[in-house]
Amino acid sequence: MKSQYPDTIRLLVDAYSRLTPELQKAARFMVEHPEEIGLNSMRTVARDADVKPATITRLTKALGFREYEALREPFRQRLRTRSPEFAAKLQDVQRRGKTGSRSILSDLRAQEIANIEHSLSDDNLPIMDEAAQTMHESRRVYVLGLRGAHAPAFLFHYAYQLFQDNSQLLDTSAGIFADQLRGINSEDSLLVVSFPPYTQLTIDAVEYAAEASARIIAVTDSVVSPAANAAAHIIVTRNQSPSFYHSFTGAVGVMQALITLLVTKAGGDAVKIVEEAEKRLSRISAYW
Amino acid sequence: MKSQYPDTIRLLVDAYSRLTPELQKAARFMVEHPEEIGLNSMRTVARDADVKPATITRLTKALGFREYEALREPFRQRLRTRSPEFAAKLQDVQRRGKTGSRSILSDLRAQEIANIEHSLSDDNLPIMDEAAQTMHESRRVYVLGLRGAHAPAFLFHYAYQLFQDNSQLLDTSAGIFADQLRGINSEDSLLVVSFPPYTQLTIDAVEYAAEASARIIAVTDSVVSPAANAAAHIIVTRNQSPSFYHSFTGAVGVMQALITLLVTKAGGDAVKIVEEAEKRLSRISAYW
DNA sequence: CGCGGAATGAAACAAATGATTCATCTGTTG
DNA sequence: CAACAGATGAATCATTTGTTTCATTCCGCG
Repeated sequence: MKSQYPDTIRLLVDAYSRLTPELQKAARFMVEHPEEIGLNSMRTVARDADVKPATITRLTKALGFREYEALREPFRQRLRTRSPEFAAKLQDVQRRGKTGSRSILSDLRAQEIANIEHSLSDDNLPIMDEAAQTMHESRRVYVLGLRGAHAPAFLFHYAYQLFQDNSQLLDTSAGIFADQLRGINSEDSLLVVSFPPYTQLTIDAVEYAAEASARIIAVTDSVVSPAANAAAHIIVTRNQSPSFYHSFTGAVGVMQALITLLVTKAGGDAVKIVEEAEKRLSRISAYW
Repeated sequence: MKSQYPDTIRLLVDAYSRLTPELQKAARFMVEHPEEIGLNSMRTVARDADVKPATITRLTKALGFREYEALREPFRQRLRTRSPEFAAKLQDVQRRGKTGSRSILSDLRAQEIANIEHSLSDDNLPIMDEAAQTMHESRRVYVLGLRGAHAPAFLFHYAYQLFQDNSQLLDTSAGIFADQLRGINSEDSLLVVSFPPYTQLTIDAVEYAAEASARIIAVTDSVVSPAANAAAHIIVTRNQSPSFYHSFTGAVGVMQALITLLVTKAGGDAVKIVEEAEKRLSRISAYW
């Protein structure tokens, strides 16, 4: 008995674009909450995914399974084969839940830790490494992140520009957005950061870059995100938050991981270059 | 909502000797196959344990649970929450064997988690709460972060501006930096993010704000940082990184914590305001 | 031997599950 | 606008689930 969980996920992702909206909603929930599929009944899954039970049945048929149980089995198998060891670190953190704002904050801390753990997960490590390799081989690295995603995008660009001079941060100021991408071609790569609600401008830019055959690295919330549509490398980051706005901590962590990898690939000199650059850029405070 | 899987196992083990033979068989199976409890139906468990369904029901009652579902829940919860922790542990093992980029990345992950834990530590929680209160009571909130610190500063400003309109992000573009602070006074607060090497411009701005009696919230690396000199609230974030550049993950986490607190203080309407704002700001992609 | 009480198993039940059917809705095409 | 096909949802069905009830078995003691 071989574990076909990855195949099932791939099936879900590959079929995604051919599915109807309701089926997509169900498929997306499955990709994003794989544990719940193994743990709960079909009706419960349907309820949590905000979908009718019949939709789940239709999805199983649409994917080519004979019955729901066949679709569910890989998810269940995956949960079975995990390490029997139990570590309660996360729950310990959660357990400290106090009252009022302290409770919210400790909740937030637990979620941020989980965000980092998932964003820098084992699954993502090789993807990030390949993505870094792609960027390393690129003539030019375009960086795109609008609205909230500007923060991680900027951070990447700033750190990158300290040791390489072939990056360009796309911004919307002065309406020159489209012009900035004009020269992009297959030798270039585009690092795009995008989260729901996806900005139309971002999606348009990604499609433009894809048509120009540029390599796309997408940092986003799901493999079926529109920003990941034509991406060569999809880095999925968890972004849960107890607050109204999703967290960018995971995305920032990914950016810093990419920078770290790129510095390594750039060679040992890069570190010295960087140190010099930062010192040159600022007068160190007299305090230090 | 606390998860008591260890307690449940202990309960099973402790009660074991007092149970009747059939109940023991069931209890033993549960202890030895905890995953199956969370994954399968009661009847399936009974079949696998070679026991009648009624025996399982009797066991749940014998252990003091009201219904089977109550006994099953801890087992299920465990399968849900264990995955990230397990991933980290597995990676630690792998780290010793592998070389190169994977080792660096797992290093980075461990450090980022530590950064979050320290930045959102119990010591910092009350400070952040007070800082949020100060900002909440301010007429105007100035936000300052230059170079790398621009990322967390921008993130704060962007999220804040979604539900409040009294913030100003200080930037250096077009040489109008000094002008932007001109009107600051004792009713205002300045949220400043700064890390070594401290930018002189940042320190100057903080001193200017301090002379104007503005309340200063400093997010920085040390209580003796020049940026914290005149600060009313000092939020120390850890920023370690295996790379050349220090991490901003902790600072981003603090920013998001402050936003969370400020939304709470702003009242329940804020959430709706935000949702509307985001929708207005962007056309949702046709994909969704 | 047989009686009593507990342990066990078989049967029965309502509630739920997964699947199917059919009616309605939606959006497209001519 | 009409007409059609596909997508969706409501209703329904047989099956499975967790639980309870009741009959049977087991075993120690007189």
